[in-house]
Amino acid sequence: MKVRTRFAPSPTGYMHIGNLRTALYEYLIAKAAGGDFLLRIEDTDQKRYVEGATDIIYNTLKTVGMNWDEGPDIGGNYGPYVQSERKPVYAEYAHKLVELGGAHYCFCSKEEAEDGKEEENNIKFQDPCKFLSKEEAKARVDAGEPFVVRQTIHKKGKSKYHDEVYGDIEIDYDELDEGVLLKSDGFPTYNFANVVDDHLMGITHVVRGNEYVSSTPKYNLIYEDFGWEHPLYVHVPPVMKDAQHKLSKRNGDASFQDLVAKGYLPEAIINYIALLGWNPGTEQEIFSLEELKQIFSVDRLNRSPAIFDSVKLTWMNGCYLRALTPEQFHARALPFYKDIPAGIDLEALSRALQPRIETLGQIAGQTDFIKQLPDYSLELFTNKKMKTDSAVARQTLAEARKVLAGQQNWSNEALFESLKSLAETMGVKNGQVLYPVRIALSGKETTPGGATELAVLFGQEETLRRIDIALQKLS
RNA sequence: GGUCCCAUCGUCUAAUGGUUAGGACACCACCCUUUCACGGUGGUAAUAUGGGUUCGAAUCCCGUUGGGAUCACCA
Repeated sequence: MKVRTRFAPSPTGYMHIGNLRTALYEYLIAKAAGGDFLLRIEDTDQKRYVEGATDIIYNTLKTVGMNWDEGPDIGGNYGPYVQSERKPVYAEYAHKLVELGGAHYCFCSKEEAEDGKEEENNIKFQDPCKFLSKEEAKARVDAGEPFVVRQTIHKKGKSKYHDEVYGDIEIDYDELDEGVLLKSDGFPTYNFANVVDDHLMGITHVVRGNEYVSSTPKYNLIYEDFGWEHPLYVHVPPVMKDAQHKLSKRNGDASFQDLVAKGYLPEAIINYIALLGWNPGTEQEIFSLEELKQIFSVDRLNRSPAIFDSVKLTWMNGCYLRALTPEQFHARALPFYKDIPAGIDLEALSRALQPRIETLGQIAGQTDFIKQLPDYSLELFTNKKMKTDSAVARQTLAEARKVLAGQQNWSNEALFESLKSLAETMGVKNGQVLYPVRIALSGKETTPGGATELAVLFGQEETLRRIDIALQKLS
């Protein structure tokens, strides 16, 4: 049978990292088996619907290259793929389930249901409507009385199912509550829509967060009552912010689009989250989506939660940045160049930046000295390893200024040769000339490139101007 | 609280009864070097805890502790 998985987000806003990872696993499970990956929008809660949220979902999936085979925008043989458009389907199946004995009509108000349970004594809501005769219930429904369809847990003893990650799960039927399947507004709850849609759409592997492990027996009961076969379950542990808290947008944690805005590459993000809770069994860590499709398997999925480590993501992003060709890097960097004065060779700047940054967002901090020389302290001229201090700098900078003023060939190599021979004639170390020049040009301790690279970037005029400023400060 | 689940370096993880408990990030040191990086080499660092089973346990079993999930007309 062809493997079919689905990503079924509800359009409530941002694409969370945990969500994206679930989608990735769903995608990989399908693609590793040559199967289909579908997209279904679960918008049965009208109160939570956020305008534009579906576009974020589409865009994110497209950006990372997780293309779906069926979905709201491209259709398919099992549509519609938006739950709000499937309302009649759920109603039909809900009534059918009542007839089959797997559910019953309930006329209690929300408040009555709330009052009916006692949390301290762990007493669940006992629905009086459950004992109504079928005829009476039907009559009240037909009379137009508001109702919900509530699941009937009609079994006793232990329910068992197998999870691909957690193994065999056993839960007593008594623990299961008789949840609402069809709301009074006619929309289904997740508990029902999910089962109906997954069955109707031929989903073979249900992949979702492990918060569903204990409610899965309820869904299985629905499958059973309909006489359907239930899918394979792949419950995955959550992605955590720290040991106690899940990663969530509500806590201000970064979403996918936040990370992209900070200068993380989509392919690096995907690579990183693939490894949060899954490993290939080898020591390889860098994987393209294509490679993941080849080697992904559910049996290497982990059972315990994984803490999202942005430091490691940053490192991995740096790996991706360095693996780019200079042209590719430049193209990616371009949107992050803000406040760079005209006349600066951006391609040269990109070449200098590529090995030095781990996220494109670091560009701003690396290049801020270009537009304006910061007001730096003379202490910067002191560097033990380079054997320089303000006194050395005053001498070498004065001589360097003369050399640079007369310099014809303003290329990196020529400049380096000139300054190197200056150091020789002065009888000082290379660094004693070059280090002060670099400080004079940047006013910063760390810069994207050495003295001559910065000089090339600035050109002769600006280089001399900045050295003059330094000499003035030093005098 | 009931039920379910989880537990290896700070973090992500490998080791499915026999390893000096391996790798990666981070950190530290050294090398390279016109800064800072990149790169290279090396180092610090873990089986939560108590009992079993076994010739032998990170691995199997039980208890303890710690953590998470769930108990919505949200998904």
